[in-house]
Amino acid sequence: MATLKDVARLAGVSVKTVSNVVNGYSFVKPDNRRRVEEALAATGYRPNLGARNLRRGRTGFIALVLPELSIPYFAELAGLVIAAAQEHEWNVLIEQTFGTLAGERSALEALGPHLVDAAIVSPEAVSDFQLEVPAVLLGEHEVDVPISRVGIDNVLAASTAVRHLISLGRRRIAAIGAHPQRGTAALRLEGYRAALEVEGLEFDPSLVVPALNYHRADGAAAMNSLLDMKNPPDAVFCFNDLLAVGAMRAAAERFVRVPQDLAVVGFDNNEESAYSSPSLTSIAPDKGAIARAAVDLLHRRVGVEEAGVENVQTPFSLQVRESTAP
Amino acid sequence: MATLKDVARLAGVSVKTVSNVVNGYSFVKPDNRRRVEEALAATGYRPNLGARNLRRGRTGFIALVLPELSIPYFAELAGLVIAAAQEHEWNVLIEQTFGTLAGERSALEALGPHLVDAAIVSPEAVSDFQLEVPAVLLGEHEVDVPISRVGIDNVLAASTAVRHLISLGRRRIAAIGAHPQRGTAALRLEGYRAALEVEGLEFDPSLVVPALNYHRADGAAAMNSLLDMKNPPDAVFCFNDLLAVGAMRAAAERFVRVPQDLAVVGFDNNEESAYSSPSLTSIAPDKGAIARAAVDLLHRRVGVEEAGVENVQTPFSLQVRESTAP
DNA sequence: CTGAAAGCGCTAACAA
DNA sequence: TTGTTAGCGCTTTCAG
Repeated sequence: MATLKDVARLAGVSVKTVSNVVNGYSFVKPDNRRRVEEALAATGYRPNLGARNLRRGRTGFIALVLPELSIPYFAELAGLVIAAAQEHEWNVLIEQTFGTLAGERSALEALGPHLVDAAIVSPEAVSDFQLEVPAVLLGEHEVDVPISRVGIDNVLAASTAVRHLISLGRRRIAAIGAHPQRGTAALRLEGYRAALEVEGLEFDPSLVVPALNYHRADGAAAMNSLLDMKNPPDAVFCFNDLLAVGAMRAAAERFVRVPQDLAVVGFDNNEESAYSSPSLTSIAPDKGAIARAAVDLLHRRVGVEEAGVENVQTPFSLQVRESTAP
Repeated sequence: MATLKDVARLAGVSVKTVSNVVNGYSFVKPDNRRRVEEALAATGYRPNLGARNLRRGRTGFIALVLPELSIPYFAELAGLVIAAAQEHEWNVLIEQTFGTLAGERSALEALGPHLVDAAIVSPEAVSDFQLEVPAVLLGEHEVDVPISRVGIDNVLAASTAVRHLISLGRRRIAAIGAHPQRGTAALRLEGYRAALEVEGLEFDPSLVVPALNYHRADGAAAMNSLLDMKNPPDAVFCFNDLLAVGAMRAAAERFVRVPQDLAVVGFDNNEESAYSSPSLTSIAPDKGAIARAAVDLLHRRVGVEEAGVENVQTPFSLQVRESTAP
């Protein structure tokens, strides 16, 4: 591996000149520039990022802390974050927490200014933590730290979903995904209640089903408990698409027809939701906008003293599909 | 951020002693050790990985080069690679190529010994490339370079899938996913033909449908073309689950019943495949084994002169579900 | 067992 | 404009 010094020797100039050429700095005598460029090509020189960053006091990495890549929402988001980070010459380091307190703590603790320049965190359990680098939170999980956030208006999104169900003439609308610790769940539940209220429907606590996790199996279990009721719902709002897919699966196994007997709305608009049978109506956050907003915010913050808290709200839409066909 | 020197000053010893303690080296006088540990705790010292790696000549990262995180197979695999890498104190850097030649070239070119210690690559287009770090290929894409691989026996897996369909009494079995450039596709097609041959069925080229990409939309398009035939198939083997999901969706839209009218087998066993309606029978590679084998192989290779090519074959199974119910 | 000091490859004062 | 040089924080001979 050729170093700057090797190139300098070959070109017959000093390292500084080579460094200037490599970094596109100032004015270099054309003749020297040519010779340096030749030497660069001849040696196949490539800068040692570690050394450069050590010197510059930056690392060239940002961390993306998320529950699990096997959750489609996070996988899609991660792909977009990687793409957005590339614009700022950042590489992305993904840490999985599996949504547990221990997992989040250890992932967060591993992060320091010598490992990453900044971090994007999507917490589900931790409530207090410190990060020595600029960070931005995704989602609405409550934490005791003042910190910037990027996300959609969860209350509005949830109420949009539920009002859509009501507009279809549904009257017994269940909610799957309540969770005592998750801020996001609280907001979606709030939106659910707000929609019922606006439309003059009564809130029935027995129609709100908690979910410890937001995986497909949890959605199926919740749906089964709803279908066991003497008076089951005619619609269900699931707090994410995975729960919705599980719910639809459970319904199918019990010969409950979607959407005729039961309308279903999800949240996240996973790519798979357009291809399920029936396809799934879902709240579609603009994931690209989230990824870009988060990365850009960090890029603005890095190297700046003044912390300051910013809240960026990104757009969403309701994707209407077969699971709520009239 | 406290440095080794700060800790040494506080403890009243030299950096060497602190370094020894931090790295668990040799014997340190108990008294010194205690004082160093106190100083370590008091300053909250955390080693600067960049500096350490610069000195050690390693980076602490491995690259995972894959088409796209939004493809469930790669997302699941990435999660497992990250977990496996953690065992060796490696952080994982994910590069997306989108399966294009340009994307693969630029991702591969960005990789150097100062960025990563090794690389796991899942190529789809590139045929010749050089990497200055130990690397292992996932999948069966043909390249002109001698390089280690980890994966399942694609021919056997494909023929297992097709023989399963034949054992159900199906006789007109289509294949979706042929691709002129992809080695993996060639092997799966070979397995398909082998199964037909073993079972004494005739090979009908009109039942083999190519797919430029392996996304859900491609599967739907391919299925539509098959269903347009005067004599459509009674079963289809899709080269991945995404194609299968698309194919099932297209079938449903045309009121073709799965599995009664059409049995479907996929490949990859994505998590979503257990929850589709009907659920999807699929070849299930042991993704955890693939991830572990790849990471372990690299760990053995790194720092070793002699390259040597290893081929690791990981196990797979056939997950039988509703899409091929008798 | 521990200290001093060199140096990994690079950037940025400071001189020239 | 370009060269010289001092470190970034760490590990590692080499003495002691």
